Amino acid sequence: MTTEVEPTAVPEEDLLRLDTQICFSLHAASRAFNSVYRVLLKDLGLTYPQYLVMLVLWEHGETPVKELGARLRLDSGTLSPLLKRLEAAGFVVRERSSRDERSVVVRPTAEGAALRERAALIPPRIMAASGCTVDELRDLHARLARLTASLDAAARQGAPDPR
Amino acid sequence: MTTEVEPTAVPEEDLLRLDTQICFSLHAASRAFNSVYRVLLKDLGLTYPQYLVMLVLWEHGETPVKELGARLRLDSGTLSPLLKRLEAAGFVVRERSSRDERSVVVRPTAEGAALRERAALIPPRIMAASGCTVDELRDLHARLARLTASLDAAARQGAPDPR
DNA sequence: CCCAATTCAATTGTGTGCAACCAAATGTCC
DNA sequence: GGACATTTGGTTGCACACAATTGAATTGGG
Repeated sequence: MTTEVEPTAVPEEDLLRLDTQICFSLHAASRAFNSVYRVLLKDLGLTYPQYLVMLVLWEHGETPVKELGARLRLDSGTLSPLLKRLEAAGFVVRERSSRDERSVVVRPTAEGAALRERAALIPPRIMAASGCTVDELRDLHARLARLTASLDAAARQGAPDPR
Repeated sequence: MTTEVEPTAVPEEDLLRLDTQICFSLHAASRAFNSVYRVLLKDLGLTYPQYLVMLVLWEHGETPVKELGARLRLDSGTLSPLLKRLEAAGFVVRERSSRDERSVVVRPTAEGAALRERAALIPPRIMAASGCTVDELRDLHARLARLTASLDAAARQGAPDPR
């Protein structure tokens, strides 16, 4: 039918199964992490994606929505309601930039900034829960970053999908 | 990178940053995979979680909802609407077990079973998009499985009523 | 046999994640 | 100056993911 690919000496059945398990294990690991975070972040009143936003703000200070989206790879459809919830919780404020009225700048409030100290207690627990050494995690991070870069590139190329 | 602040003992700052990047990279990789799958599965009319369900059905035939949840680590709150959509699409049928009226058995239809052949074209593309060798993926899978097991164990121990 | 605990799926509510569309502000060309 | 495309954030609709609750069916104890 379509283009014939010439993979290695691995039978297609195995490829399908291996591939399945890879993607599934990634999916599962992500949810397992999320689950552990959920418990630890509950005290702070944050979800994991909200925690990611706060990490950016703690490190860089006020940040435009555009840049938050670029750093976290999230679009406005995800960020807008998320930021509204963070603002409703009193952790951030949103203001339109005076220089460019299209841009909205997100800034941590005093309460949001204060959260940082309590959040600092979380990483050691996550490390412990992961049962990995620092080196293992560092290596895993590098692999995942490369994998994501490849997938992103493939998605950008393969997306226009001629049919 | 190269943000060496304190050459002394492993500072909490570094732990926080490393930890952040690990979890974030996992999160990002999972979404990147999902994005590639979204494009490839669009032709089949499946989402990635629906594809996971079909994989189980293709391999094991009719399966109770309970077992689907166990295999995919999803609860009824996620599976019920998902299976309803699969049924509405004509890929599966759901029937209450005659022996235990509480249990619902999910079975692929002829149309759902036929989908398997078209789905077999996907894994090679995913492999290519990942830019990884089989060995790399195998190793990654093993690491992620161990990581998930650790996280699950930690969640089960730390979750119930911390008081 | 009856009642209580348990099991199993469905439902409800909240929070992402993303595609598609929209409106306002800005930039660019004539 | 005016028509145009582009940038930027917001909104809507759909689909997970999960906690908590509900309700029906089964099981076990008396």
